[in-house]
Amino acid sequence: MMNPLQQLSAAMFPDVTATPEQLEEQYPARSLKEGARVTRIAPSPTGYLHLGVFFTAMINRLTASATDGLFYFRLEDTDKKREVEGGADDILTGFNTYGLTLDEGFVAPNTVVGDYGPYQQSERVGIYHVYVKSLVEQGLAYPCFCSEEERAAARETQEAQKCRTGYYGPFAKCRALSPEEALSRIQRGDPYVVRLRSPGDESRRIAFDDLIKGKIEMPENDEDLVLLKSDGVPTYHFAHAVDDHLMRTTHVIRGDEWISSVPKHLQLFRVLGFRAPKYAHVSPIMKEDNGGKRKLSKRKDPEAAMHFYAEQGYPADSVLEYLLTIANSDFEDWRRANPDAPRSKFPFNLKKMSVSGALFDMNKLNDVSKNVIAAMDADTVTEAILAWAEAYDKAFYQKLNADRAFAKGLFAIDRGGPKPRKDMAKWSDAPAYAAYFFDDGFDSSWELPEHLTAADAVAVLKAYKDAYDPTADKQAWFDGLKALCPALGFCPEVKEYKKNPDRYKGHVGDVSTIVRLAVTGRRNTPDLCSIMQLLGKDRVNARLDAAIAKLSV
RNA sequence: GGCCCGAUGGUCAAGCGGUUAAGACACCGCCCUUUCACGGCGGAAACACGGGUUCGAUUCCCGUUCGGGUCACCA
Repeated sequence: MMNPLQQLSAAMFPDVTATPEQLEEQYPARSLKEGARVTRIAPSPTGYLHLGVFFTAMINRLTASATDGLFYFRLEDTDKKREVEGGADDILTGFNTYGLTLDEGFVAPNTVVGDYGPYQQSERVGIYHVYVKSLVEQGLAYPCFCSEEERAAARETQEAQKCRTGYYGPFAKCRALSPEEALSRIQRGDPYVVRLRSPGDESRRIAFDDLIKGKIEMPENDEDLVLLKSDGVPTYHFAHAVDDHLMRTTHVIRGDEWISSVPKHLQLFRVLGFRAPKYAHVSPIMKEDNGGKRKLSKRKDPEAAMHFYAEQGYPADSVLEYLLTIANSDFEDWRRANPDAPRSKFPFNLKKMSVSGALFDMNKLNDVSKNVIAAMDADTVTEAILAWAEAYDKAFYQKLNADRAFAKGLFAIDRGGPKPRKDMAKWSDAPAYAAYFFDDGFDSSWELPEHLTAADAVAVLKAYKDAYDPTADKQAWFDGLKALCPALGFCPEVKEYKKNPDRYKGHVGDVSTIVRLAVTGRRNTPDLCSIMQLLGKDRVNARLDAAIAKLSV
């Protein structure tokens, strides 16, 4: 003979046949080595991949890897209203393109591995019901029939009486319903949610140790939070407890907006008879907003989306290295000491994470990225720029692709060696950097520095053109330039010129500036000799002629 | 408003009772140098405020202020 609670739970969950014990057996403790941490990222598919989610995922990955543990992906798709088509795939491909590997769950779009699934909450509804049924049987959960209007009204009276808002204690109306009453309302077809009968007492305090923030103390939860929404789908809180227990998560590392619900979560684990995981709450990456700080916003800040970095052409390594400097600030020192070591060798530690949110620093990202790019060889850079341009700058792609050897040649200038150039922070800097290598990108509107006259410049260019040896190496080229100086009234040695500036029209640097302007249209460029060799005799001569004509007008 | 958390140069940050309060980015100057970049050297720039505790507080405690988070059938 069933007691009233059993009758109630049976009526609420006619389809449930399994028991919590059976689920325990189905998802046994993982056999991992002592101290191995099992972490996870559990995003909801509400849009494109957000920097904050990526950052949190990276911290989880690092934590698992540092302990020979495991990192998995679970999809929290319990809110159909907010769900975005393809959202999960975008997150997964994002992880993949940044080399953030998943060990279990969704590891790529439409690819699931592991024995602790399903890894998608919408497919786990039956599992949640097993536990809710059990809770109802034990009197630890109950159906609540309060309408939205009733709850709103209750809220108003609470506010008027200046007491805490929420569904708790005396305000938890349906708590008082007998199992028989509840049963008859269910049989009548009244819609309901299932709430926890909270054993908490607001006047007691609960303490826990957050792995990042340290010891935190808060009042116990006494709210009868919703376990199952009226459509039978669980809330985040309940799904978190069930999933992370069954999937044997040891460390829950998530955004710190969750910190205030830890008392709820701890209570849930206790009521369910689960051992609670360790928590680590990651501070958000912030953005400066006229004087103040705020979380990076999907709507307002383009840099909040991982797409942004791909569009701008930041190498994945740059983003990863930058994020790591935010995560553990001693990463920079480590990197300086170990310039070529793989990131996985870095001793990452949750305890080294900042307690408060860091402002996103584009300057810093650019600096990190310049270093990353400076360390790449010409082939790598060329391939990366080609790939970037193909996706985001078709015209530039066609130019480069028309002559790949030429493209590689221009990106090879001054690359490698002990003093690499750091001109580019991202691939989208490349079109401007490379413009003058192409005739249609050459800007002929340049002007001479003020201390040089057009007539002198023309004389320089004519003399240079006559002496121009396309085969000269760097040293010979520069010596040739110096040799031209005396006859033109310029000083071949800068130091000498500085001693007696009145005796000359300028020095060899001015001569090279004139040639540089004629050939590139710019005052500042990488090594001119290399540029001219790459451009080739014909183009160089054509530009010299054009410059002479321009200055002779 | 209740409950949490935080506060060191413009930014990211070391620091754990006695320091000339590191370092990095950005900024400025100088040097190197045919330009630029790279590199080197130097500069400006900080412990939010008020009370305690202590021989001594950036460090510990309490308030204030400011900033952030959270108070849903969203995650």
